[in-house]
Amino acid sequence: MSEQDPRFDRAFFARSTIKVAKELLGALLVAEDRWGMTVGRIVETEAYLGPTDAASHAARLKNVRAKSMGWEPGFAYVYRSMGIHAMLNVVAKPPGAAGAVLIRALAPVAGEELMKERRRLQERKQLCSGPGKLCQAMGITLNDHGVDLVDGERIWFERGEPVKSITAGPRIGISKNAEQPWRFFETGSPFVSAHRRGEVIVTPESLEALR
DNA sequence: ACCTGGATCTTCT
DNA sequence: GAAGATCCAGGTA
Repeated sequence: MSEQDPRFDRAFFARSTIKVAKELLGALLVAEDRWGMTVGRIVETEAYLGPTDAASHAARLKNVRAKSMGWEPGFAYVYRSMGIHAMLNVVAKPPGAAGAVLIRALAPVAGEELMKERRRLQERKQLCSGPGKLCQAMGITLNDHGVDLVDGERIWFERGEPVKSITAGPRIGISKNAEQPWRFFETGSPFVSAHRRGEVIVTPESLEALR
């Protein structure tokens, strides 16, 4: 990885899903289409592991497991939740494993007017403070399922100012394997989607415990 | 074929 | 705080 290239390379995503989930905090998510460009700073992610993680689609959905197991790291896994909302994941896993990182919230950086139009909202904090919201704000749909986020020209990640402090807590809206603290967000950010009991600031010591 | 359960968001009260 | 919108994949038959 060179210092010059703002984009993350394939190897960045070919590592532990949990590590990637934490290190994506502070990075920029960029989406471009004919309407313009939108950019957000990632402030919240969740890690979903392979078949051993009961909350993961990899454990429940046969097609998805087959696909995401075969996918190279750095590709987009987009699915529809609750019939309405699109969810953006990036495949992130060591070779031979399964896993993906759900992008849950962004702080708007550029293209705010376009975001406001798409969201039909003016409040900055509401534009991307949730996985469904940010997909709507950036124009990400099921059509983006399977696109390459490393070499693609539609959606990609760039390095950003690293976050100063990470808080970890239980993932949102799941019932199975809910006790795992695999949701990560920038401590104190006003753009995160929600708060739950059991959130703890990640210290260097507890960081080790998370793998 | 039919039923069910969601990795959600908005709009009420 | 509660419920409705809305759809897909998996399981069961």
